[in-house]
Amino acid sequence: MADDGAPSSKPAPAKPRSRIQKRNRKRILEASLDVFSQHGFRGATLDQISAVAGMSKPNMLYYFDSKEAIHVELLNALMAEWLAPLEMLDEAADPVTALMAYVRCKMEMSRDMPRESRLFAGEILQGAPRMGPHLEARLKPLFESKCALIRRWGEEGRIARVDPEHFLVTIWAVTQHYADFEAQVDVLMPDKEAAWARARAHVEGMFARLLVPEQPASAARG
Amino acid sequence: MADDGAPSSKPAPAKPRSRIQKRNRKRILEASLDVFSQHGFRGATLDQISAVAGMSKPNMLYYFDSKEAIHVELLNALMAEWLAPLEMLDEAADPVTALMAYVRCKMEMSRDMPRESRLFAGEILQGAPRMGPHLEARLKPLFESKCALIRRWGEEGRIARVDPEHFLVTIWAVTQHYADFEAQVDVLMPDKEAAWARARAHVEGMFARLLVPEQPASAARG
DNA sequence: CCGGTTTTTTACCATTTGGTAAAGTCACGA
DNA sequence: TCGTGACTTTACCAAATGGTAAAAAACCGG
Repeated sequence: MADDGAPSSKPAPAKPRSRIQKRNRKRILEASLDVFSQHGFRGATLDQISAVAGMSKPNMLYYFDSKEAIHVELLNALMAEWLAPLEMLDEAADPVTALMAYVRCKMEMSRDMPRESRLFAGEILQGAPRMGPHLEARLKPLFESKCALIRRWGEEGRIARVDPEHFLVTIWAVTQHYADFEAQVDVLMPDKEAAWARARAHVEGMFARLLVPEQPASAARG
Repeated sequence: MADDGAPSSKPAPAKPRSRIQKRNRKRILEASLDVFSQHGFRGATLDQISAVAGMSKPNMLYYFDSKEAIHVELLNALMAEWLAPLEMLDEAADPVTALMAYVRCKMEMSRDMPRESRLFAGEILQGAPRMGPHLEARLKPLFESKCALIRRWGEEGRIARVDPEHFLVTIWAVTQHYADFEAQVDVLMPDKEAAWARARAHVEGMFARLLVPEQPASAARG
């Protein structure tokens, strides 16, 4: 019943300490991110990961109990990173500004952390077998609270009335698409530089347009 | 050297004929769709597939030369199915109506063919290793032609001015998200029935709003 | 430099996996 | 009814895979 501050391990719950441990665990997680994000859990092999990490397979298993342990650790770290921007959606801020900042942040994350995005996408695509509980326990409450906030903003007329749940989901869909479907986007728009610039403009323009309250007066109805 | 009636592949491109062949190939492809869409190519196993198909593994390999051959056949069929709705975007139709019909169609496909959507998503997620050429040869020309069409519509003022490339990509992102991230959506909105209805309303409303030209009169001119 | 601890390597397993060989079994026309 | 070719099963295999044991090497405070 006593809390152990560590992920989970039978004997020693202690987090890694030595410098070497930190360095090597990081290297392993880096390599794992590469491989897991590209092949999924079952498709990835320890040999591949160890090759990318420049480390022997048994040595990797000295730092992590199993393939699954590596994957779990990756997903745990990822979940925190992934939720952070949403947590920053604040009551105090100007609604449109806050939401647009969120959109911009998600776009930047897609550009700067495509592997993380793909790791997450792959896990969900496969039915979230290892992340279902996390989604339920951490994402869902946050999601509901932020949806309530957005709904309130809509009722107060500070943003256009949108379906908060599906509006948020749409932000995720659009922004993460540029990371998750990068292979396709690259084929269709080979000039990456230009494509990104236009993607940003298009996405921000689109959500801005959706958020600005229609008309202070009546007019459009139906 | 003469063609043997068997379903072997190298020499004779002949399609399967016998009734049994058709039935069993279909059963295999059905099962493969289940398994490949859930685990990706490398993560799926022939044993799994054969179990789902209710057929012995060697018997499956009587109908398909290899695991890869099954996957390729699936992807080929999928690509055609996937391109069809886009191909129907017609010059003749009313632009807004046509585009909204496309959006609606894609939403229905996400609901009715989630496995296909996920198979596609998984392949792209992994860098399109087996579909890159197809994307280049079939999707890209279609994409470019339809983008040109949309751009023309924008220039003629028949729809709002949008970035055609990213507008199309956005449609894909949003609609396919409901299939590909179903596991997540289900957690966040457990009432599937209601979630789908609201998803449809939100998505159609959103794109409708984006498409309607700003002001019927002049105003926007650039 | 020493002795214990941490880290890394070498040599292995047991199981799983994609795939094959060959011996049946079935369907059906002559 | 029988023969022939299409279909199916049984029995395998070599390679790959996740993981272990234990020896060897590197590290480090004293």
